[in-house]
Amino acid sequence: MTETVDLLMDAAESAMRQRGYHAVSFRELADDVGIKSASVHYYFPQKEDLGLALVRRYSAQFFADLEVRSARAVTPADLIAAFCDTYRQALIQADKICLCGMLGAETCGLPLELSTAVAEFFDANIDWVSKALPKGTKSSVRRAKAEQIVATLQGALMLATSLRNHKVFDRAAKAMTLDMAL
Amino acid sequence: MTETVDLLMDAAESAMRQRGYHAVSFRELADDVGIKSASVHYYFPQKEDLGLALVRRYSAQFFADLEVRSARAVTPADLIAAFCDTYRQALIQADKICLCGMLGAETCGLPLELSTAVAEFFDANIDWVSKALPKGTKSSVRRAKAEQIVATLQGALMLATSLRNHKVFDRAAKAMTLDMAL
DNA sequence: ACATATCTACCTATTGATAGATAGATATCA
DNA sequence: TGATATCTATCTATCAATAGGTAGATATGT
Repeated sequence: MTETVDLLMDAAESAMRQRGYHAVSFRELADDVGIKSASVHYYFPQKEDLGLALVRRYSAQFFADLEVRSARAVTPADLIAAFCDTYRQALIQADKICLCGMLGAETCGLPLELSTAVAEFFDANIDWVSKALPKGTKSSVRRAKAEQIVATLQGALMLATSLRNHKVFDRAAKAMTLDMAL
Repeated sequence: MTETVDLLMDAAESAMRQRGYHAVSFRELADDVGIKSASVHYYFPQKEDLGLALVRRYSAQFFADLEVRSARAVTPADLIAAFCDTYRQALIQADKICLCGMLGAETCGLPLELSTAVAEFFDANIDWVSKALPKGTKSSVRRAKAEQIVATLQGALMLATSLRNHKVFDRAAKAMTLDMAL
């Protein structure tokens, strides 16, 4: 039996990934779960608390998925492919962009602690990719390439959602990996 | 003397590019311009009308800028560089992401006509880049590469804003063009 | 006199948030 | 064991603030 708090977070993540932080209300989430909006404040005193919990859960889940997908990868090409697949899963399974992609766009309108948590997700993304790239490459180049990869995947999620065509993501990701020639 | 409607659109574009569609109110825009919120409805009966006007103006301005920047470009490399520069300007001059990048992320929470206008901006972006790429390349490959380029630039705007570091955009764009080897 | 632009005043709906109550489970201790 | 106390999860009711939007008066300039 799923706990109320989990149902609330599921509803909130789904809504925020579709419409953004400011377009999600406590009442809507309460209705989704079948409780009153005041009860949502029992779990998340303020909206920012909910946002933080969501980003932390999302980030943990993302890196857990990434570990699974990259477990048997050894070459840089395989590791980057695993990273792209983890992003792809976010789009295909949920038909939504990345939670942090949405909140990252809204950065300037978010409470500071929340936008910081989102930035940390991206830092961790870039770090992971940077370490996956060929060891011989200069670290500043690896960093730039990692930023390029994360940017491309985030942008591709947004673009595919706006154009309502998942293939846009697949083509952009494929074109990127072909260019990279790892 | 700048017209009220232009001041309103400037304030609205700035606010929406920072915080998103739903975090912008008529009252706030009215205050910025020094009129009452009811008067905003004189120019934009509904919020959707404002959003549409903003996207149309933004798109027109973007392609006008792009024409200027690409006027003397002939090689694919120069044309793509002009495209990247036009994106870069959006970030550097205004310290904000692209209006359509923000609204594209919020697609599922927007009135249909508005999300359609945003998608048309991206279609036009992809078309332009596709035509700028080397003529010899197969058109399906050009399309995929164009989607990759637009995705990378949009993602890089978001990433640089979230990480509060413009150099992230520059490095990602540079890494992309180096990979492309046009 | 007319069109343009802005105002005052208001409406209804919704927002995030709080106060205080309650029923039932759980822990503590004589 | 039984009484007392505390905790968990929810409720009802309400708040001040803000949202988008409207009607109708008023000013301004041709």
